[in-house]
Amino acid sequence: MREAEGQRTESLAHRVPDLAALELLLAVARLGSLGAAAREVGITQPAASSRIRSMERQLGVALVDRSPRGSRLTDAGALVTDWARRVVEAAAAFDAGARALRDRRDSRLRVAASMTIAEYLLPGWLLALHAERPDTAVSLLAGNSAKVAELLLTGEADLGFVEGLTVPTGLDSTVIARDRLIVVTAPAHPWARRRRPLTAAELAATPLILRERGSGTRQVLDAALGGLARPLIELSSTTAVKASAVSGAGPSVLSELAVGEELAMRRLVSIPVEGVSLRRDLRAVWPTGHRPTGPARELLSLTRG
Amino acid sequence: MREAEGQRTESLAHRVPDLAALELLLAVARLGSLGAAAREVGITQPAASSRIRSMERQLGVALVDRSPRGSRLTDAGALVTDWARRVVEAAAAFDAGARALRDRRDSRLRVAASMTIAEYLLPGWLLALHAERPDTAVSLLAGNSAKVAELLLTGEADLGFVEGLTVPTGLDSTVIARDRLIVVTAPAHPWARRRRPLTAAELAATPLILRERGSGTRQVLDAALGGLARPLIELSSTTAVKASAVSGAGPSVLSELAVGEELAMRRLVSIPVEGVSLRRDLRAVWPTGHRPTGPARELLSLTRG
DNA sequence: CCTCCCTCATAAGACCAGCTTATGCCCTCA
DNA sequence: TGAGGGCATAAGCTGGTCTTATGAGGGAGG
Repeated sequence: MREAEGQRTESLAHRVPDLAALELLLAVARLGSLGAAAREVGITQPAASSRIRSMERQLGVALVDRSPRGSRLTDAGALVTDWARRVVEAAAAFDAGARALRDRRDSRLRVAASMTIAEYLLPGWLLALHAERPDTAVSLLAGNSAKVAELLLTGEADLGFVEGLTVPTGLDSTVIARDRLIVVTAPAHPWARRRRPLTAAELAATPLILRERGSGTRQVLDAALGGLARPLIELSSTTAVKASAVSGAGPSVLSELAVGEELAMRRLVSIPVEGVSLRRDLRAVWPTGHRPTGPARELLSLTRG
Repeated sequence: MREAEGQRTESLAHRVPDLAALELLLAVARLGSLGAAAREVGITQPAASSRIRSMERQLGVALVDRSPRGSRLTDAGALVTDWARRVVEAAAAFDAGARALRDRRDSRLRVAASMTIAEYLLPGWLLALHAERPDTAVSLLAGNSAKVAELLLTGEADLGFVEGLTVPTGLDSTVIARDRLIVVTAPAHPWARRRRPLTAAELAATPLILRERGSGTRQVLDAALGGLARPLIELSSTTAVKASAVSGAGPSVLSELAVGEELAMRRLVSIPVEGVSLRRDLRAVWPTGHRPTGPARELLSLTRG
């Protein structure tokens, strides 16, 4: 446990301006004027002025140079704005996902996806789709491969995404991306200082932090090792596995999709392995013969570039 | 222009719960109880109950299953929580960065960094450092290579990070990472459908969206092409270049650090190039002879794993 | 079997942050 | 020199969110 919460003199929310303020800051950066930014986000100029000022007070940093002919970001302001942009983008992904969960029934496009794909890839696709076809309502149903297949075959979903080794019967598919499982440990783990790649035998012999049997990730790992992965702990969500690995409980094997952030922030390090293929295909699936059309086709094309 | 703002029936902030609510949700997920989560984030149980409930109303999705012996996330709730975690992590990075900008003077560790590094890598390092040494106050000064060198040589900074081709004189350095410049276009650009890599000659012959002359990125590109990159537009910030490329104005060459998000979300696609080396080293630097010690050494070790 | 403790929900009232409207000042440009 | 765009300040309202106080449901142990 013990995850994103690192430091907390007084929770994040008290130290980070709220989304509205961050969006306002982005608008100021883009438009070069408090008043214009205010108009864009739908508030009055004094409100914008006060909001930016209180943000500067909160952060203890001057963000914009005000002048009688407009406002420009200070150097620090430019940096803060770039960091703010990332928060806003994460929020936009959150929104796109949440929207799809809500729009349940009457949507033009009903998508069924495995958890990993729904979690890591779908929000981005939805944002891209929305950018091109703003009025396409999408609904999302998440489940394992079997559930995805069922939803497609009963006509409750139009397009599916799965990450297993096999394509459920009755479905056609196309590979949209490849995923790779990687061995990770906390930076303090001895493996992090190895000079030679891990061998398959070593990996198979070492107890690992794993998802429960039956998960897509576990299947691929078991297949690659010959059905032999030893669990140190079995947990029921990718998040729990990551948290456990980050806390140093032991090595784990996870999708590279799942640990991108942790690797970038060095909360985990990737351990090279030789002699095992830990790749797996991510596939879009649909009922045999019912080639995707309309919005489904549109979404599908976005997933491949 | 026209960037992260895609859809807006009513700005993001009205559709995405605020950070306090997202943190509360993460706490509920981790602890399995509204009351316990409330205690952790420092509010009362009824406040937590009401906050979660209004979040569910706002999103139109049931997030937790309440029972007399605790609360567990629903399936949708687990997904929402994972998306929320990303927002909170971005906010944590924002906070770590902003904190360093504020702590100006009396810090134990004063870091000077080039813009690209300060923007994309430093917040992560600061979070990692904070996790290991919670009471190390860090201050950040951002500028170009020359500025970083000056700050180090005048003793106003303890450790620097630069991304140029050369190391400023008077400084020792170590390579901490490699960065690669990549050619990107909007997905709709003809290059996105090429089957063969771009040649150096083609790249040199095509007008590109670029940073202004003198920027680190531009220097590397000019050097790789033999001083010949043709500008289609010249912009003064990486952000502006990205926005322009995303909007389809033309191809651009950018650090892979800068476009990770855009590639993942398929707002941009990477075009392979052959015959040019667009790699560059990211280096930590310090005054010749003054090998980093104490907190500086600590931070340095984090940047390499 | 009853009681205690844990869970969550509801109600009523206080508080504070942020908005709007109404001004005023500064600067630039025609 | 006046018009217009830029920003700041002040006063007042509103709404969301907190707290305290209380109730109701379920499991465990005496």
